[in-house]
Amino acid sequence: MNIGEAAKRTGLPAKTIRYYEDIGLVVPSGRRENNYRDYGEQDVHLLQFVARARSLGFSVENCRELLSLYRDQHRASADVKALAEARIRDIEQKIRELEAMKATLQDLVARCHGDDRPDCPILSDLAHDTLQETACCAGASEGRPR
Amino acid sequence: MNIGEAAKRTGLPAKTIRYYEDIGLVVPSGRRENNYRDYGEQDVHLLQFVARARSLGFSVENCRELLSLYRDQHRASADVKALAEARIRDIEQKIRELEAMKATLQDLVARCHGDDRPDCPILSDLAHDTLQETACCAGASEGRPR
DNA sequence: CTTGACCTTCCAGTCGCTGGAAGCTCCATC
DNA sequence: GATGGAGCTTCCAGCGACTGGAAGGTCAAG
Repeated sequence: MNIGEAAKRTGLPAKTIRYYEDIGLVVPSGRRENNYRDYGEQDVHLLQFVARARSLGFSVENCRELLSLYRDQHRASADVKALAEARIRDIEQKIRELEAMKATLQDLVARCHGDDRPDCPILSDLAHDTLQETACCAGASEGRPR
Repeated sequence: MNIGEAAKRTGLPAKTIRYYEDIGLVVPSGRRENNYRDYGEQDVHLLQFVARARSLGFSVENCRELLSLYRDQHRASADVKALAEARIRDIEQKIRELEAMKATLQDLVARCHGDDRPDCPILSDLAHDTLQETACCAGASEGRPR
């Protein structure tokens, strides 16, 4: 099948599919006599595999590893599990960072009257608080005037 | 002061400070006779402002807006509040996506025995589940064989 | 006078695509 | 057979927010 059909079947843009070929992630079996890429069921299958892994936040390099484990009949499932667990740890870390940002912003927003007066605790905070080297912004509630 | 000192004071790499000048975000007052950038207290202050806003996840373009609001004596605090609230919504969206990924991965990990046998539910899932067009991967618990 | 730290500029690379230009192929319609 | 439009090809450039490195100028200490 042509790349357009493969795109429809996988939900990936044709551009992305070509890109995956460029970087050697999923390479279609061959070309037709008109030089069009030719995708078989197996290619579509692998592209779907990648699409799903990407949607779970695995990097392209992770996907390469996962694909190679997938193709390896003798892989140990522990290797795959380790990748997934590392990914979970990344996600948890990211969530913690975002929660910290959110808490700070919510605090700032709560203290801002948000009308047409120029006085604004949010700007005051950004201007005066020096940032701690923790997850993001530990205290953030002391917006004292300079 | 030299860029190195400004870097120390703001916690930003000198490279980044030069970059911010390049894109016109924070431009130091002038140069010394030896062509070195010269940063004053106010410059450091603005760089700290940007550093803090960035640490709260505001984009560089957001920072540009925040700086211009900060410099505008007649701004309405509502404008700032709106930016912060939009940022909170972005963060919440991102957190939801990450939570969905995490849940799916945790489910997969739980079902993977993780030993040296090749059989692996994680790979099976990646290989066979087609992804829903929702937040990320709605069901993800039905790894049925094709 | 040399060494080494610090500063300058400029260019390239990161990651994962995405857009666009220029040109070829295919199929349907006139 | 000509024409038009969709779909395919390649290649190059750009996104955001830096980061690394090369090549060279400047400064202070020994």
